[in-house]
Amino acid sequence: MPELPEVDEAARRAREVLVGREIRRVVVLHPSQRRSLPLRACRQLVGQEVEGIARRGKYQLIALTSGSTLLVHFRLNGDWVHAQTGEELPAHARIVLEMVGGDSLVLTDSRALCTMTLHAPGEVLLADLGPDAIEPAFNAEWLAAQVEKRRIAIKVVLLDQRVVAGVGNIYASEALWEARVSPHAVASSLRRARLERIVSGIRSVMGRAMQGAQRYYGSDATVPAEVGVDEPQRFNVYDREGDACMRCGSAIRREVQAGRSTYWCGKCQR
DNA sequence: CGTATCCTGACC
DNA sequence: GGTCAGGATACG
Repeated sequence: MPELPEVDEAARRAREVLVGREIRRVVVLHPSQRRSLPLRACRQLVGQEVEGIARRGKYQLIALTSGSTLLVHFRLNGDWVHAQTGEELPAHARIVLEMVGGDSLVLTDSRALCTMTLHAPGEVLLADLGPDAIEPAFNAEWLAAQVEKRRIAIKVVLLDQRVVAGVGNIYASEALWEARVSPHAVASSLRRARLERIVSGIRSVMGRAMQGAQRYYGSDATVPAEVGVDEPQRFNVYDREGDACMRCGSAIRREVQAGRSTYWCGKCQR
């Protein structure tokens, strides 16, 4: 599940392929992807050069020389794959950005729910998006102001991209475990000390997932063969219903909040 | 505020 | 062969 750390890493790979290069052709392979990227937009993309790629939350903003922006969201399963000239397209290839030179950056997405939209120069994008989860602007002061009037569960608040950009369902559970705060705690009732812990929890969870070198943690965790285990220890609570809490040994619980699975330890998260 | 919707792979 | 997850958005 691409959240901020995974999107950041993907944007880095996309940068290496696209920046300074000209788009030769755009091919949409799945009909549902045309909703966000119609033929008209594909035509406008041809001949444009990529100036740079920025990330805000889980969005990637591909800046083009014309001043327009290609806005990409991976949703649940999106990823970039660099396909060489003449090479067979990867599984679940949905949109192909073919560059002058012949190689392509391919959007892969098994569920075809990704969005890729083209925006005119000067158009204000993502105006409602909150501060990035890993930026200093996301801090306890900001969070306190956001939770003030919200009498809903803190976990649901953390998934609101207007409050903090880049936190998804997995890392919201993980961060609250780190902070020892119950996902069911009413947001407006949380006081400063606990908000500080939540902010730290989000930062540390995101930070750990972003360290690409040794991924023992994160939604795309891999373990080097020499470690000698089959499965990486991915998460502390997520997807661990019934397993022992890594901190206190109590059984991890699961419940659905706002339509999404929440995992937590009922003993050490209050 | 909650719920349906998009979509398909993974699971029973 | 049916159910379900899940981010963002559109609804009631």
